[in-house]
Amino acid sequence: MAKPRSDQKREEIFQAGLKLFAQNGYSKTTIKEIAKEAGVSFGTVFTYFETKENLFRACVIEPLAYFKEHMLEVYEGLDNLTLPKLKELIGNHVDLFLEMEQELRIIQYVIGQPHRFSEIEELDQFADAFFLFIQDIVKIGMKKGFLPESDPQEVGYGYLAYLSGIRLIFTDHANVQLTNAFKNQALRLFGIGK
Amino acid sequence: MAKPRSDQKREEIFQAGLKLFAQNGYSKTTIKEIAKEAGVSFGTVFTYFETKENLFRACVIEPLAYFKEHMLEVYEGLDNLTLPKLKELIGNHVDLFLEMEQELRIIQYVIGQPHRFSEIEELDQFADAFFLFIQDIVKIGMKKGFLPESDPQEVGYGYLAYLSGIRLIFTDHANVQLTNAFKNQALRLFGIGK
Amino acid sequence: MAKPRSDQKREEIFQAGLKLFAQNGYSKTTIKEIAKEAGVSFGTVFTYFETKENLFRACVIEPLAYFKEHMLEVYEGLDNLTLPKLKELIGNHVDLFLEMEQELRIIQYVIGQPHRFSEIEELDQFADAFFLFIQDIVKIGMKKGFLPESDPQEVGYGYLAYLSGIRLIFTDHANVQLTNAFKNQALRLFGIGK
Amino acid sequence: MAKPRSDQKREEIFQAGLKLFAQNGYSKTTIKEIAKEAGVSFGTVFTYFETKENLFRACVIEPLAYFKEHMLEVYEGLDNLTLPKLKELIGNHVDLFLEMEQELRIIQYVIGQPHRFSEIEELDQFADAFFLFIQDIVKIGMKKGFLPESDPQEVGYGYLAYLSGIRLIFTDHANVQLTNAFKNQALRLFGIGK
DNA sequence: TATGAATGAGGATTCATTCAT
DNA sequence: TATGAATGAATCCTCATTCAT
Repeated sequence: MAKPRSDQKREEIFQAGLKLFAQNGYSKTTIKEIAKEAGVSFGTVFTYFETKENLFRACVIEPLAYFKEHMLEVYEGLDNLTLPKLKELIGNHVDLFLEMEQELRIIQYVIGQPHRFSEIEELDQFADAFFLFIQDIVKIGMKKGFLPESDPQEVGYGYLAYLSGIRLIFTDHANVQLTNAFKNQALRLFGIGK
Repeated sequence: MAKPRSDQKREEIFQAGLKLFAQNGYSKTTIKEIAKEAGVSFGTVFTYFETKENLFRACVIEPLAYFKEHMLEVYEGLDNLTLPKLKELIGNHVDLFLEMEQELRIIQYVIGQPHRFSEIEELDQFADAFFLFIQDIVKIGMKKGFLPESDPQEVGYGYLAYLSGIRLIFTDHANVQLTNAFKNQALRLFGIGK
Repeated sequence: MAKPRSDQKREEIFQAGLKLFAQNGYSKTTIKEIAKEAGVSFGTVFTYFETKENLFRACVIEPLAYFKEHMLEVYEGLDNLTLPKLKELIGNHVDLFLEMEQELRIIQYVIGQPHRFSEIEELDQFADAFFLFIQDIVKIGMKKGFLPESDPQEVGYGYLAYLSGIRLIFTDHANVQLTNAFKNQALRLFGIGK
Repeated sequence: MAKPRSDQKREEIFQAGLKLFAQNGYSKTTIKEIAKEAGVSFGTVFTYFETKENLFRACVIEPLAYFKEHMLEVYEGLDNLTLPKLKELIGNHVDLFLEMEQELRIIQYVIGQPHRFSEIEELDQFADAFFLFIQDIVKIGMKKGFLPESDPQEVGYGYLAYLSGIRLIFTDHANVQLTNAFKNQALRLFGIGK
């Protein structure tokens, strides 16, 4: 059986797609390049992904699952939220957005061309869920008194935009100083200082 | 909007390119489509823009000039900045980002693929200039006392990311409520409330 | 205007398609070969025929129109049919089948793979019409007394099969002797001798 | 039907090839489809037939052997031919042509593209032999007086064309009525009625 | 012997660009 | 200057064949 090798090859092709789609966009990326980057032959790409579009789709959808899991995660439930936990959560969000460079670049590519990619629907669903999640946090924070008076919707919109933007702007890999800057500014969107 | 232009055909082709490049990206947009959208014949596009790439370049660079002008603009100079004027400036920034949908979509397309487009340099220069501009504002605001203690760099980074993000996230045309939300959250990044 | 040239080019491509599809079948014929045979460049084929399939379709359908016209033609109407006129008609049929070598070869290719080509419907319609036409002739011939007692349906089936077969069997260009042989045998299917 | 064959897998692959080549032609038929139809794995096809072309060749040549045997067969020798025996022979011919649908479809595919398949030579040899066989029959029939004055060559050509045509025209399975029609018309080519 | 993953040559099609009118 | 036919490079995808298991 050649199956154990298969899974590895699929992953290599997937990673190559992730890298090149992120770097050059969908149309400019060729299967030939992906094959070369993955260290496989041209035809092998089609063994694992029926079409170029399917590979791209996978590069959008599969990271999204990981993303969902980590963005909406609060230890011990929302009801036990405290200010330190919120700060940690925000820190994790910023880290995640700065880490997942390629995946987010592809997602932005899709968002930027909503007419063109049907995957946009899954992205919208995620954005909606995240938006509600943030609103809940703001409400709880206000109720518990560790967040100032705020409009939960406004914070939700603003925070989502902000996170999206930090990945957009900086093309080089993030450094510690920058990361801290982003975390501090994120806190301000919730009305809290350092 | 951009430059005053005697030749109307050039402008129509330019606008068609702006629209379609924003909608579908560089590679997916064809000259034929642009010609159709502009209401000119196929070959005429090449009369006004030597190559497809040149047209795209124009769609990136020309709006940037307008953009620079309006983003870095403070009436009566930075030294006379006051809190109301800052609020107005921030309001203008948000409005501008929400208005210039197509232009910013193209710019984001370029930013998202820095290896691919040399225009990125001009964009970087603009980002740098804007970044410094915001830092200066923060410094003056703190000195004059209408801004709280802040790290000017952090505010600069955060604000730029934030503005970029608000254009990225919302694909439909902005409404008043959303606009206000974005403006209010922008103030928070400067450490000031409503 | 380049239109006058256009029509000629289209015809050249069409003829090249006719020849090569007839010679090698649909799949084995490449656009490259057609272009070469037509003396045009590769891309020009697509200027005149959107796809390879469209070109093939044209090679099936367009000759069929000519074919219909000449196969179902009786001067002065069926009611005035006489034995000499019938003999002439049969002679014309045989001539037509022997002349239209390429066109019929393509039609046979389609008939041989009815699941594959939707054009088969038009062919079936023609076959039906021709079948009825022959039956009418037999009925009139019997009524007028210049044809012996026959089953019109049987003659129709047999004659249609026969005509189809004479094109199938002989790959080289027909000679006079062969042509006469086929005409004489065709008469026998109607129950009449030389 | 063809040869007795010890290896059942070979036979299944062969039959699958026969069916699919007949249905879709050479190029459109894939090894994968043949494997699926035969119920074997992809690679197994190559165990029994070195190449796709070899399998196709087998699908042309092997039925031809059976065909030869049954088409040229006269019980008790040509010298003892009588009218009833001739009628029986013609009936057998028609039956055989109507029965061997797939095999004949492939053969017609080859005949239709003589430049493309070298197997055409074997087919030509068979056609020549059959042609002579029919001529001999006509000569004997005339000598013995049960056939009218005819040109043996003409009958040979016509009869061969006719048989070929009956297979070509009717795509659905033959019924009794149609079969009888074809047999009756075949007799007419020999100058004899029902 | 049976399998099916890997390979890459070959083909249809797209589309930027050229250029004759 | 405006047009759109002509060109062919570039790309996705198919599929026969090979070969390791």
